[in-house]
Amino acid sequence: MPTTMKDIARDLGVSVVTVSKVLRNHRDIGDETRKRVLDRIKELNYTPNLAARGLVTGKTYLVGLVVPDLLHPFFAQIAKSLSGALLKKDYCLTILTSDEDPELEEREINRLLGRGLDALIIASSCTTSALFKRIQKQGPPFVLIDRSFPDLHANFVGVDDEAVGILATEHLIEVGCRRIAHLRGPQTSPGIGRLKGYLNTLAKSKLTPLPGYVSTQRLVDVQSRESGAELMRQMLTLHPRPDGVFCYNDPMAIGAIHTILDAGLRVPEDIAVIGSGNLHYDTELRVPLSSIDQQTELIGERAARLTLSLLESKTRPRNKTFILQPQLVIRASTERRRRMTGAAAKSLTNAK
Amino acid sequence: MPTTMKDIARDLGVSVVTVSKVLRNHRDIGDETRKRVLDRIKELNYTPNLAARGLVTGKTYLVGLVVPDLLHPFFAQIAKSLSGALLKKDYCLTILTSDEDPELEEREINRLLGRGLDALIIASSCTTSALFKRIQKQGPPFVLIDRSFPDLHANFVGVDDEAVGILATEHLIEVGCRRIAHLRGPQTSPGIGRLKGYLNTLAKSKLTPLPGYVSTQRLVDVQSRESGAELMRQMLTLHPRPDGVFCYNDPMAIGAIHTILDAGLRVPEDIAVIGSGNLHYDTELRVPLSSIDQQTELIGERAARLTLSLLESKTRPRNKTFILQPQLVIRASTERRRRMTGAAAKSLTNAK
DNA sequence: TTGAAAGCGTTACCAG
DNA sequence: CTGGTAACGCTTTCAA
Repeated sequence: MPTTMKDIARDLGVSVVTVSKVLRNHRDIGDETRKRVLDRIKELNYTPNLAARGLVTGKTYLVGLVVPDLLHPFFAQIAKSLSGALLKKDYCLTILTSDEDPELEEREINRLLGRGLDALIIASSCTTSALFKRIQKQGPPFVLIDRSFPDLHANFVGVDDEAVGILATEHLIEVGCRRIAHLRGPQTSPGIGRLKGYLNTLAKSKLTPLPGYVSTQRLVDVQSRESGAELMRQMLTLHPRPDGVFCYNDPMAIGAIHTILDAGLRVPEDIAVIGSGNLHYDTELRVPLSSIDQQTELIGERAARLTLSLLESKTRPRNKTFILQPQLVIRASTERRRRMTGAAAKSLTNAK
Repeated sequence: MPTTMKDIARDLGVSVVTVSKVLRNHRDIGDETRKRVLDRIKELNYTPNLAARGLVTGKTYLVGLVVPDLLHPFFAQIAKSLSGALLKKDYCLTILTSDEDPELEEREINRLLGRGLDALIIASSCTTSALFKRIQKQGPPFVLIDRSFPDLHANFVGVDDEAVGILATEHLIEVGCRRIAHLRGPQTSPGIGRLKGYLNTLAKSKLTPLPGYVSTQRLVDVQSRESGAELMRQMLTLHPRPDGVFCYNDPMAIGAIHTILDAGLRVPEDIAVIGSGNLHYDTELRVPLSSIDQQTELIGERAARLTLSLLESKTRPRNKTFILQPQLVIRASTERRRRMTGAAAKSLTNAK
């Protein structure tokens, strides 16, 4: 049986309340008494029973994190930062994987809600905000990461996804691509935002994606790499085939490159490829992968800070949004000379 | 305010105890009463307050997992399986990263213990079993994964690490390597076991590692890849230099390959490289990496089953050990013709 | 500055 | 089969 406050109180001839107050740095306790209690706590290696405390205060000291896939380094990194930061303040982080499946995600979140959490952090796979509107009405405070909802005003930390699409597409244009395709992501904000950035950039450059240049797949399977490979296979059947591909994420890009090389084509000479995520192993790939960095570490940190502020504030603070700026990272998969001047390119490819 | 048993009891004109019993499938409850209670529970979407329950039963419905690095796909995969399996039984999994640092690990485990967990799952970075002996004396049941202690009888799920070393080394010999080096891992059981398998296999083939052929680094940094690159740099200064390298894990192997290629040498022609872990992206690397598969999924599953059995059994069951057999996966990094016959090789390299 | 009493939501133990 | 009572370890409130 572990030590309780009662033991300490009895030992020292003070009341349980006194011990409790010392523990929480309540100030109306005599220095003498405080010291004695503190000493005894150290001696017995006492730690308060959080279940009991929670029963009174309504807190569980448990925070939930729901991500589409813990195997993806982006989410693993965020999980790691969050768990470390929260533990310092005595909160435990429980991590669940939704497998990019909105229904599974909702079931898991409901389970967590039933358990009673102090806060929730979610990279949601849902395509609508209904679930989160419900949680806002009756549920713990939460922070969305990576994925947001246009019709939901909520705490959010993520990257500017339209900028991701713009950076990637501008870069492909810059290195001389004119027939630029996009392997798109799911119908969540990053997928939609990156597509938008792609389309807008093309439009600005007076380029038009030919039919079939935007993949029609709606949901990225958990197996992004395979889905990238498969989608690329379809792209290669097009005439003319693309000379540049912007992929929703790095695993898809890796799959795409695999297909391209298998078909006997070269990357980047025949087709340049760029992804997003800037995975730690991008440098070590068959063709080192150009990518858009999403500031993963910063997202983790900010999300942790934001969550802690929700946890510690008595009143529910107003929602905050942090949109980080992505950065272009150039590697071999797009490193090629421009092959034609702007004018030549225009005349060649703009014929719709 | 969430619904409580009291609400249900009042609504139905029964006692709280009755509701409680229905909830836990206690059998001495009339069918009629049971149905009414169940219906009302559904209606109100009632879920029991686990903190309150835990206060009485001593259970927290929380399970802890401590791993060296959540970013490593091996541990991420295990975390994912465990979290899914446990949630089904209403246990939450909280995941902590020790960064391969025994002191940090101990601090984190102590914190978890203070919080009160129902079980603990650990891939420990500790080099001694002291901490776990303490937990066995006064702590929750636990399962060690991936890393065990020779002087500790405990629940364990992992791979046969000596077999890992044997498979890798035998394979290098098989493809014609005669000067085989080893980038060793930390002083934990996998590091020690793989080294042993390596040494024994060499001995059996009457080969001897030349001085410097076993790296002296004691601890693998979290940045395994960089440490592999660095260690390989040192190996390349040796005369004669190795013609085959068995690396403790795949990230180290990736780093090693990086160094070798940078030095203008070829893999596998000049130096064959094999790792361990069989990461999902091994196929997509600059040089697709031969590796020893550690049966990650199976480890996760078994660990989950074992943990659940500890959780559900009233008495503490006796310790169980599951040692899985690793498997050789051959890819380009070791795919070369034998370059000499056994006899020729022997006469050449066995001159100590 | 201290402490007594009440109560948080649940389960264990017995009596009826 | 049902339910009253006590208890789990802690915090809150308020009186001393």
